[in-house]
Amino acid sequence: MRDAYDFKTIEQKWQKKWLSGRDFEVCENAEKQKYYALEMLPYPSGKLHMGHVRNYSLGDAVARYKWMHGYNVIHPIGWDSFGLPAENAAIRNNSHPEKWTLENIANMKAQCMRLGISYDWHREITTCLPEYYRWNQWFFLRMFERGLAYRKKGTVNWCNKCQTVLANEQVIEGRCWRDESEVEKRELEQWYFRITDYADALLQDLDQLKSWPEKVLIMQRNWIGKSEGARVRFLVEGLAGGIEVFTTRLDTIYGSTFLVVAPEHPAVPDLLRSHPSPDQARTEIQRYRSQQQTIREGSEAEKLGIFTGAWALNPFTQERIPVWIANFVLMEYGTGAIMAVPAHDERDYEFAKKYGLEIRRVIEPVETQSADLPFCGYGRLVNSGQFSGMESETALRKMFAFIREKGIGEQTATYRLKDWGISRQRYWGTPIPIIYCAQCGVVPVPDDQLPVKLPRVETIRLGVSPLATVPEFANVACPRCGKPGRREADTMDTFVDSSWYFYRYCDPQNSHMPYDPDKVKYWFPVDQYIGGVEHAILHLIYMRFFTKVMRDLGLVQWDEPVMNLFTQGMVTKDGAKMAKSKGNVVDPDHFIDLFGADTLRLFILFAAPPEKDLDWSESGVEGCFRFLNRIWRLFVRHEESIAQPSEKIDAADEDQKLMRKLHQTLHRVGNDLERFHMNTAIAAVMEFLNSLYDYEDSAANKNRFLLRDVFEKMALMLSPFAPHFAEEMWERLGHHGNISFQPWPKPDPAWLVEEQVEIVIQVNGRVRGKLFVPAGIDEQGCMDLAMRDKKVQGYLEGKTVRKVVYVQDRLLNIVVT
RNA sequence: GCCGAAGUGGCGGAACUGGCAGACGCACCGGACUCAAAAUCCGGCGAGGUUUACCCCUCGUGGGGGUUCGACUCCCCCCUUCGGCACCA
Repeated sequence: MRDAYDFKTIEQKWQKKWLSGRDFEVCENAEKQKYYALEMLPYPSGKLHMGHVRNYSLGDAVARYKWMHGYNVIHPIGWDSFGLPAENAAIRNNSHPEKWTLENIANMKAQCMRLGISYDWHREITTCLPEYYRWNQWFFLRMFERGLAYRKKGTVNWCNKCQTVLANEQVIEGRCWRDESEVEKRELEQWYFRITDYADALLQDLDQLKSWPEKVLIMQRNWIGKSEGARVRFLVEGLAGGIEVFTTRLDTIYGSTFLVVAPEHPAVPDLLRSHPSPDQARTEIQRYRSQQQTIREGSEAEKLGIFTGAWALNPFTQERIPVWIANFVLMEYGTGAIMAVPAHDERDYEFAKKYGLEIRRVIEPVETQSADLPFCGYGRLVNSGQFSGMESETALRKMFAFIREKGIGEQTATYRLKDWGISRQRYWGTPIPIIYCAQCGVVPVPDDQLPVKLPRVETIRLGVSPLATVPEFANVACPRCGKPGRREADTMDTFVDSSWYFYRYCDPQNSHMPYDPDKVKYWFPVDQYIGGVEHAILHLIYMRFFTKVMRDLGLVQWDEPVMNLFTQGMVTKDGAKMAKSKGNVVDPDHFIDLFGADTLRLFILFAAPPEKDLDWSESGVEGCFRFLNRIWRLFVRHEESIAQPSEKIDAADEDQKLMRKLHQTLHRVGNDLERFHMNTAIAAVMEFLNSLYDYEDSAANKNRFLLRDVFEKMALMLSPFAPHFAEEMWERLGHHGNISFQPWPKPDPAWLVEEQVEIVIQVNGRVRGKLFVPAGIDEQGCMDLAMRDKKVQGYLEGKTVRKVVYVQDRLLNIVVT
């Protein structure tokens, strides 16, 4: 068994070499074209799972492939190490989150090493360390100075299980993104980032992201949710200032027969003054407000409302219309008030029917004859005063002008996107660098006092912000007046950490600045970002926002940080997401022990196209192991005779055939890699190996010169997928130096040209024969050859040829009747 | 409800621009080697029909229609699955 494929020894050997040789550590080099290969930084949850393996195998294939094309590749990794699981684990084990986190990092780092990923370890970052998070605080202060970080009291999403506030992006269908428990609404004073200032920019610049998956662009577009329309003020009897509504259908305003405000609307107390029994009304409204979010939102919920007793004036018709309060109007969207047009809106229609309110048609459909209400499309205006007879499009333009002239409203857009609430009432996060002073108010911590270090809290209790329980931390002198002040006890959302980490990789040890701008300028933008599609909204919108803020602060010169995004599919088990709680987590270590990292990496890339979900099944892993073994056996058989370069030997027919196949394979593998088709790239190498075995069987005399070439190129082709294996072969072929820095083998075009091609002969579109013809033969020549074929003749007998379709080197279709 | 993606052998999947459907791998079946087994190497492997030796024919990419000499691929309708948004005014 001397020559068996000993993956354990091979993999350890090369991992050690790469590390001690600092092979993958890079620095700026103006001479060379840079390439930034980035994978989403992992949360150190304990162990790598198959999703990580997939992510890093993809990233490594890209990085190594680019190296081989001469790029100066930066390929970093780090740890997104603040967050709740660490804190929860610490509470459970009565220990400290830092201990849990750093142990996990050590563990997962060792696993990354065992996978042999080409990371530049000297750029490793750990976001829970003060050297990193001080820059979160620094960015926060810059944003505070610009009014982009602000404090306000408002309705927040509260997760009872996590005992903290969540951002809108972290609430999925009314449930916490982490533990899926129901989210409550609470009134709290919180810190926000003014991401809505960038709503338009975030939307517009999606057009720059040409190589992002369409799916992600659509999801972001939906999330930002721009609707264009107008704000219009309705006068209300006895209410100063009236009520402002937002509508996308100003063209329907003549049909607005009542007004509806949200139960939370600030005008509600005033509106109720003319109500006959205000107490009863208040009880009813309270009922709407306390309806849980998931019940209240959702079109299947019953629409409930009451008449306030107040009357408003439709500014176009000058009619008195009643003002209602109803559960289906949301305070968070638009102005929290709507002009109801029951004839042309389904919700308003349903509501009007239920409460017997007037339904007045003001739009006639142009194309259809249907007279059914509600009619929600655009059409021609009727019963609309001076605007009657116009089509919606024209009417809208004129009506926008009208409200502007009369000073009763303006054309605007409303966004679904809300400001990003970043306060978290938890311990394991970046302290917000703010001090509250009775005299000076909200005072930022001066830059020279950064970082505000996270104090040690021995026992974390839930229900209060843990930092408030540490007197040495909480009690602090006001930096402005020196009198006793109180530190902000909330910490930042962990998504702040991951919003700019890829800048820090460019200059990870800088203690004066978040990074040296020259270094960032060299490496940016990110050329290829790879990660799970689950971040399509959360992380990928926050990170875009951060870059835009940084641009406006003069810290970077571009609008977007990432040029190309690749979203990999999930790795599932029996169709379900792998999770510790489900007990269906598959441990990569097991497979590394059994077959080696190269086999595991090869398999996870081979098993499915990378963008598709992959349901994990071990059958097939062995196939990849067999594949490597098959190469190995053949290689060992010839090793001695090909270990040194030899004289060129004239190529026999078999040799030529193999040579052609080799270059075709090089061509395919290169193409597939460019398109992220790792699975077919690997399949192409497998196919080539089969041809090599055929050669082994058929060739009487093995061509040493050719075989050496073949094994060299196979090693090079395999190196992005199975780098240890490739390195070992490369070395045994007498080469020195990391194989990932060798030039990628380009196919020789001369070998890609076939002399003979097999073309298909069709009669009336059905395959009736195959023919070897000289490549590039013209239609007539091909037709002559085809006519000589007995079978084809049989099909043509007694028929008239109507038409001949000829596709060179592909097929000949004879149409007969 | 709206938007998007996908449906191909027993299984994972191939077929980029319309041109031999099922590459490659798994599983399975047969042969060689072996006392035997494993491993390995060679071969077979969509369904049906006819001969039953090759050959040949028909059907076949969720269902139905269309465009075309020719459709897994393009167009229309429907079904199913997955993902996103959702009383958004």
